Amino acid sequence: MNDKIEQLLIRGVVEINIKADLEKKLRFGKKLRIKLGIDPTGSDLHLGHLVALRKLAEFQKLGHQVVLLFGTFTGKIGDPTGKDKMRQPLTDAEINKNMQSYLEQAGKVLDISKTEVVKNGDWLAKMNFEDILKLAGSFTVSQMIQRDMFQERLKNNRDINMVEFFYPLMQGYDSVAIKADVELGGTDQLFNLMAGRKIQEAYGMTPQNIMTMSILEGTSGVEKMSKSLDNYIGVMESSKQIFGKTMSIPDHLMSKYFELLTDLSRHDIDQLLAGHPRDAKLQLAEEITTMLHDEKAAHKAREEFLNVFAQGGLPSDIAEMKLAQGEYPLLDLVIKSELCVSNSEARRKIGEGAVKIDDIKYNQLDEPILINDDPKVLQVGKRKFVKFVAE
RNA sequence: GGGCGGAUAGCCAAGCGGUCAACGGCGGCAGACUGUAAAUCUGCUCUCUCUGAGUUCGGGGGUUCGAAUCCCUCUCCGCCCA
Repeated sequence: MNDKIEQLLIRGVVEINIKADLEKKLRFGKKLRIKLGIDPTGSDLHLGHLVALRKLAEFQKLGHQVVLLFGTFTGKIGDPTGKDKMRQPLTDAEINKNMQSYLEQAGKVLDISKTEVVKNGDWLAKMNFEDILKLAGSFTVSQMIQRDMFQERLKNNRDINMVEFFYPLMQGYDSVAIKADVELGGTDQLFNLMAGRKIQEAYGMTPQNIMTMSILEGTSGVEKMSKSLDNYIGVMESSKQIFGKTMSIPDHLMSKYFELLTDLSRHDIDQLLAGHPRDAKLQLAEEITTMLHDEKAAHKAREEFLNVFAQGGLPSDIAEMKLAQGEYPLLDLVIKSELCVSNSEARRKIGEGAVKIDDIKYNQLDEPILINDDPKVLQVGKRKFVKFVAE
């Protein structure tokens, strides 16, 4: 089983603090408590979240106790990482709803029945001012502002709210509360994870080991995957969307996606990447779709993709729209189709030559189109379709 | 508490009385090219009943024939002094 431990310590991992220490514990077969925190601020997980969740699942499969921590309290404040604004406070009802949804989604890679699920509101909400002072006492201001994010903001004359200093303190205290042996997070979490070590020590505990995971870039290939940048592949999306979005990632990301999101061995990955990039990407898309749906759905998505994009065929599930028989100016049809966000955009798209009817390009706004018993397929751009049928 | 500076479209950022729907960059969309991409080239990127019109430059009020640009006030932010 040694190779599994090695795999655990290497794959997708950027840094372990302290590696030798963690490896020793693992080799001795000690059952460890592994913490991963999630702020239940939205309701959707994407592939970026799965990187750490998959690592958590790896620990779980080796028999360790996995603890999924929901930041029900910290979620009200927001991690300063990558943000320049504080979060809108969420209501308890929203938080609960998000938690349920997250659990269901995490279940795609994790065995929830064996997972300990906790909320930090259970202890953080009960602390009194004395407790808080004790906690705050474990850090100095200069240690706190060492954090890259704070440095950045100071440099750019941006505000830092006092409350934000408490975020790492609270996250660190969570590790005390749940007696974490190991905490996972993205590389951008390094500071908060280290705070956990420091605070555990201040509370007389053995500091946790921390493991930072590679950050997954989004579909456009430059910035990290995030919902607000709209470059994400959502865990709950349809097999068709997951497949298509995976196919649209830049080639150079394939290796990383394979490593972080599939179980293929390095050897197999290298072999795939040595072949035709398109085939490698098809394989990647199929693996990821299988993980989030099943093999059958993945296979179907692949067929569909090849048909629509490689052969220029039509998707099998075009939305239908009923219209009274008769002639319509092209612009009217495009507006009615709701494939454009505004009428102005509809005009532009026609002018750009992005509009086709039954695969024939038209660029006159007033081009008359006859709607009769023959259904007409309107296409805007590469991937938006509507089928018009006469009533 | 006092002084100074700032708030411009999704983001960054120019403009500082008319020619401003507002330079430029990023991002996004479309077309060409492709392997589905990337890179590259081209066009577009507030709305509408679209060769014209309407609404935008933190909020409100004012000056002016005319304001993103000047004045007053409010809100928010940063810096410096206490």
